[in-house]
Amino acid sequence: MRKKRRGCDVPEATIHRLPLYLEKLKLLQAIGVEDVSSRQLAESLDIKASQLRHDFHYFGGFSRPGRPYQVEKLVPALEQIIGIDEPVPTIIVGAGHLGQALANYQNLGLQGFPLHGIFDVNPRLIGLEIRGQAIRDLADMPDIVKRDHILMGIITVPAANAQQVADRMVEAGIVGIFNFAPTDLKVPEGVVVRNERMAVGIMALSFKVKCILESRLSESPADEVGAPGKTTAEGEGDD
Amino acid sequence: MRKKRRGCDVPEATIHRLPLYLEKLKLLQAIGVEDVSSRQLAESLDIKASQLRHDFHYFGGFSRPGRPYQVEKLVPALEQIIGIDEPVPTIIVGAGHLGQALANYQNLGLQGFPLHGIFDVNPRLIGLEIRGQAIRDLADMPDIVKRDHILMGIITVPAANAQQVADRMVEAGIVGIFNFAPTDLKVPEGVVVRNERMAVGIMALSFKVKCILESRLSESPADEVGAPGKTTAEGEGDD
DNA sequence: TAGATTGTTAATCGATTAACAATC
DNA sequence: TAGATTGTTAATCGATTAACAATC
Repeated sequence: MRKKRRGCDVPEATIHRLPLYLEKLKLLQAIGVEDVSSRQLAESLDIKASQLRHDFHYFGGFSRPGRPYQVEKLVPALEQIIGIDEPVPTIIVGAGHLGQALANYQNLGLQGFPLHGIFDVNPRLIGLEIRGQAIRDLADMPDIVKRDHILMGIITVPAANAQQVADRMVEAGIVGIFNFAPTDLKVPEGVVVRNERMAVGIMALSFKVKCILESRLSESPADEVGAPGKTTAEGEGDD
Repeated sequence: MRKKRRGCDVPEATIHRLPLYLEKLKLLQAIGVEDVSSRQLAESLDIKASQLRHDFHYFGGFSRPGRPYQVEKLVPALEQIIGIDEPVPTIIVGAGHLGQALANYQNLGLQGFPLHGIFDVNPRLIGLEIRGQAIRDLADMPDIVKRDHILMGIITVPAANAQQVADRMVEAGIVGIFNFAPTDLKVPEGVVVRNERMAVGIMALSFKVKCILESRLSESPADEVGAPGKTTAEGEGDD
């Protein structure tokens, strides 16, 4: 099982780099840069130029051999590939602290995902306004999803309710679910779920912190507490 | 460059699975399961048993050949490996909507990362209480970090201020930074940053949604809008 | 032209999976 | 014992990197 490649035959790792390319290119665009070579762009993202060209090669035809990429052409090309050349209306289910935080995060809209509704079942929350949008009863969600042809939903309810919400979203016609609840969701084929597990992130970080502390101890056993070494080398980022 | 392996010589992919193993094991523990085989545990996580054993093999000695894993032993072993056998005190800098949402997310504390302070520079926020903790002036952060030997910091400030906050955290002695600001941080060697880029997540999702829609069109060109296919197969999860 | 660049294929590297001896 | 299990190494698979012809 799990043989057939999902989604357009592009590896997962490449998909995750597309938004980073787009972001950097938009930054260049904003400061008026017209041309950029694979080497320049790759360097600014701390990856190899050949990897960038290899990634682009899945889609092909961004430039011609010999000529660098034109920022003005690459930005819309990537937007189209990612699927945000047209705004992608999005809803949030779960108007607790996290849901409200996301609803307030205007960047989502600017990035191409305008909020078309935030829903909850809690009567105390329903009616409350966030950035000019009233929190609505979850019961109204399906109608709005169908009316506005909404494909994207964000789940920010407690883990115990997440599956039920996902079922209702799928039933209404949503195809992509961004799940912040710390639980796995079962969805039918033809629906994509992306889990945003905060606990995984902070634990992975914790593991690395532990490793750093251990290596510090072994390198300089008589280290002073409170004097953090004042090293000044290059950073150590993650995805 | 970038040759020497980071963090205890364990591949990134394995590190990210450790929290998932732990989570599932805690669930088993809660319902009173005593023994679990690699096959059972792997199946519930939708991975191969050999991968799980391979992962465990980096640390070694969780069981003996022929005997399944004992949940009661594996849980603390993994907690120790991840570095959360002792609570890891954590601070949040940035008490906006997201910062407040994280501060309210009690799971963080339950997972081993008790909140030892939430800070901001906005005088309107300073003093406001969240779960019994007052938002403090960012200026007080270094003292508290040093006093409580805090190693972990979460950044939820706007992108423009994130680097400055990171610098101050590092200066104070923080070693692991969980960065929610959509910008790259430069930190000295011996400090780990993990970027939580929401935009990347939702755009990767968008790409896949676009792929699904395209494949739907090519498979059934005369598809009705509003009739979402009613497929009922197995889900299609991501990490 | 010479130097720089892309698109594209081949080589390398690392991660996943399979296989199996040792053990219960 | 027979069947099931782990730890561990080898085989496979996929992703990254290098190389280079074609082009400007």
